[in-house]
Amino acid sequence: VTSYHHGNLRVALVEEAAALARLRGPDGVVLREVARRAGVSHNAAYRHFADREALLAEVAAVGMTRLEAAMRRRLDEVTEQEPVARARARLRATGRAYVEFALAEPGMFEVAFSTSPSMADDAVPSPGPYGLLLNGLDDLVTVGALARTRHAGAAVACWSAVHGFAALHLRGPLRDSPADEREQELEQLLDLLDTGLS
Amino acid sequence: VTSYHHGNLRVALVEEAAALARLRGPDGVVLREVARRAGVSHNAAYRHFADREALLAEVAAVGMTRLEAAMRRRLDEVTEQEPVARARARLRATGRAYVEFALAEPGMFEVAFSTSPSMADDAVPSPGPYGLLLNGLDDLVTVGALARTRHAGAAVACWSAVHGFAALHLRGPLRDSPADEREQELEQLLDLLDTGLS
DNA sequence: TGTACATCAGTGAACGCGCGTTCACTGATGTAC
DNA sequence: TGTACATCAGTGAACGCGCGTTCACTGATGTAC
Repeated sequence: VTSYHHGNLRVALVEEAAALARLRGPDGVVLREVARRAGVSHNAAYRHFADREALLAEVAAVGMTRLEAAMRRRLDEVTEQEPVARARARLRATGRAYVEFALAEPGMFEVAFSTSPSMADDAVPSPGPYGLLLNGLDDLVTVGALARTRHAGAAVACWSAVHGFAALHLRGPLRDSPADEREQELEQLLDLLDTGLS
Repeated sequence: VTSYHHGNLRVALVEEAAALARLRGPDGVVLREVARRAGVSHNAAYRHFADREALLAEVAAVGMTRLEAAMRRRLDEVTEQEPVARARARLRATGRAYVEFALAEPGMFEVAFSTSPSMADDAVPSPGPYGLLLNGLDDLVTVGALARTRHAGAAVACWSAVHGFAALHLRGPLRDSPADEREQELEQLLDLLDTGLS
């Protein structure tokens, strides 16, 4: 399509912006560059987004969706049948997927959390990554492996642990730790959460 | 001192930069502004620092020192005498101090980790915040409350948990969660680590 | 004690950067009649 | 089916931003003799 009117520019812009996010992180999502890649003048974007911030927010949503998808993929790989073991395995898969996504897609991960909406604003979206974690903990409660009263605290604790692990290894002081060490430490982190919950 | 030569400019620049870091975070440490505040032309700084990055690194070190001091303060408040309970209480104090510092001094905390040296570069500094955590875990081992083999993994796990908690509440999706909720969740996080370790 | 001179620590003007955003515009589209 | 015109989606030039950094310089300091 080489007409004057692009026809699908909004979608194209988000796609190009996401590609940039993936490659270079939040600061890499440069409005002029996005437009360039979409083959359009640098301010055509203003027809579709109020400003750069609005575009970035859209990309953040894409990032969240991809993270969620990665988590779902891992969840589906759990074959364990015994209910308690299954619930625990699924929670573990959730955490592992979170960290692996962050390390495999650092740009996307950072963008997803750079402009991410405050949890206080809109309850739980769609359900999103956090929703999946809550589901996992629900299952643990259902199966009798977690006291209902500890549900909320457990959610924040688990999230903190995997998020921190990702942050320290992504840009933090542990960024140079070798892959095998990292893997071992991730296992131990998940172990600690697992035993800490029961 | 109003002479042509400042006499103590390097120190003054680091102080002003630290003040800016405290107020406005990493991006707030603007070379020209730092010089302005020190009452000096904007490129006098180049006599003392190779570039902005070098100045920022110095400020990051200051931040680490302050974090460490905050942790030590909390450690000294632990009065428990029974060895096992004492070791556990001290570890908990360490974690709590980490999070409280991050939330009380977001700018400093962010700067400290924005340019922080990779752990791989120089073993353990001075001993620094991470060193204090390692000490705490050492004590737990000494006292028989933690298997020596789990020491390394426990360190990364604890650090991840408190770091993630701080990150999520600082700029992340939990940034708007009310103080009392936050406090409860922090307690539960520390509980989880405590039980997870033993 | 004085003087010459190397060295150090500051100054002020200038550059280039690439961006986000705004302005006034023009080409394309679709609907009313 | 044709035409008029409002509306929509794009264009291209321009602005201002404030910075980090470099350049050639000048004022102050201290040491050798």
